[in-house]
Amino acid sequence: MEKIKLLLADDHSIIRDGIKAMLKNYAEIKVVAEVSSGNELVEYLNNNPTSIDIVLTDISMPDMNGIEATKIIVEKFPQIKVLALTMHLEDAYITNMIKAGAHGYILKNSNINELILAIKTVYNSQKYYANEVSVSLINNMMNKEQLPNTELSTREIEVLSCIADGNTNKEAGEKLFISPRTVETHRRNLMDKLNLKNTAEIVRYALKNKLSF
Amino acid sequence: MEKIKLLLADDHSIIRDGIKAMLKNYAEIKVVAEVSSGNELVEYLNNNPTSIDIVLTDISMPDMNGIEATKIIVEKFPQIKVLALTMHLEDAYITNMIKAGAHGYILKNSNINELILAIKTVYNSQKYYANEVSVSLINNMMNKEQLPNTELSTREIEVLSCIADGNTNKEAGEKLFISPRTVETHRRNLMDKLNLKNTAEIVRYALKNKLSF
DNA sequence: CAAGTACTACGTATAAATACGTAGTACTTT
DNA sequence: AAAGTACTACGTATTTATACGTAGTACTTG
Repeated sequence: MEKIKLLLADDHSIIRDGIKAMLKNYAEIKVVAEVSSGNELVEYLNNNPTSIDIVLTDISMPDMNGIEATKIIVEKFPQIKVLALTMHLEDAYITNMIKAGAHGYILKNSNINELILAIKTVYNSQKYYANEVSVSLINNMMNKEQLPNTELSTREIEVLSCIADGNTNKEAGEKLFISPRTVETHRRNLMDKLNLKNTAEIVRYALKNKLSF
Repeated sequence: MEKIKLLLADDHSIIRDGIKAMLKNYAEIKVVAEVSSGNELVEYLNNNPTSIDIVLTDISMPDMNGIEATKIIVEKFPQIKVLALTMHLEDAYITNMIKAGAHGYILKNSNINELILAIKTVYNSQKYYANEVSVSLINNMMNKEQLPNTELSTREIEVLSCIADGNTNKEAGEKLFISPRTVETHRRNLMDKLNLKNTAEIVRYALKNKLSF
């Protein structure tokens, strides 16, 4: 079996050493290079474009961060998989890294088993996200009615998000199993309560308050 | 150590038997009851409210599906954790199950290790989502209206953001010093280009692509 | 039991958005 | 010179949204 060729990108050598030590006993995976900044990372790949299967990279790095580097790698070396390894659990980091095209996202407190699993999963062209990462994103995504929307009734919130999802009154009525006239009534009431003057403002309110996505 | 008390809810006995067989060798987990419909599930818990730690439930079931049952369980028995075990990977199922309050979501092709991990994770009041589930949700989340807006002309972008700011065609025309009819034309053209079907979708597009705030 | 609230729904009317077609002017590109 | 594109604008028709009023039912609360 062919070995999986790994490149480590992290500005702390102790972390790179730790990962190498963890992977030492796994014959299927070989660390063939290491760099300590985004520029170094891209430069290495430019000079050795076919030597790497997977880039295991931090997000915070000098001169070019992991997100920017990932965009470049995904664009110029589409066969290389990028696996983010970071301590950042903030949604903005995760979201931007995934949007940049990363194939996986794991945390620095991962154990060796999860690291191996993540590497093998992305090597097989599948996505891998650590459970903490998924939970964090999904929590944020589902965060709907947790925010202070006490002024609106349950039904009004349902109508609000249905409208914000792009439904007409008629469609919203079908989805909520009520008459479109009732949807109109709820809509008018919630617009009065929230001081919104048209559909556009309804959608803005819903998105800003995470009542729709 | 206290055993984890499990209830199986699935309308196919062969699946319940399979799970029991898988769990037989794990002393920490004990299947204390099994039911084959949503109504049975809720009824069992009403009669034995403190006997169960975790409900492992399918989604498709006779007389009351797993989503409705989950809502009731979360409401009436908040100490019980609900772990969805299903073959459905469609976003609507996953989203609704999570919204209903499920603590975890795994698939019927999970192996015994993932089943055990999921059970232990939710038992510790944490969330667990199978990697396939997370990938599916996150893909969907990231792919929504993520198109490049290079196809729009400068004027169309101006009209787009003006509409998204909450202006009517007439108001937008006043702000851009053009006829409301011209606004209509731009609006229709950009809707065609971006495949948007109404004001709500225009606003969503603008906010997601940071063409309005 | 009276009052309040949420949810439901309709009547009537006007305003706005959406659909589809047409077309002139200015500017750039071939 | 011809073709293309962006911007402008209108005609006509239909659908949807917004405004305001009314009202029954179910449920909760004082």
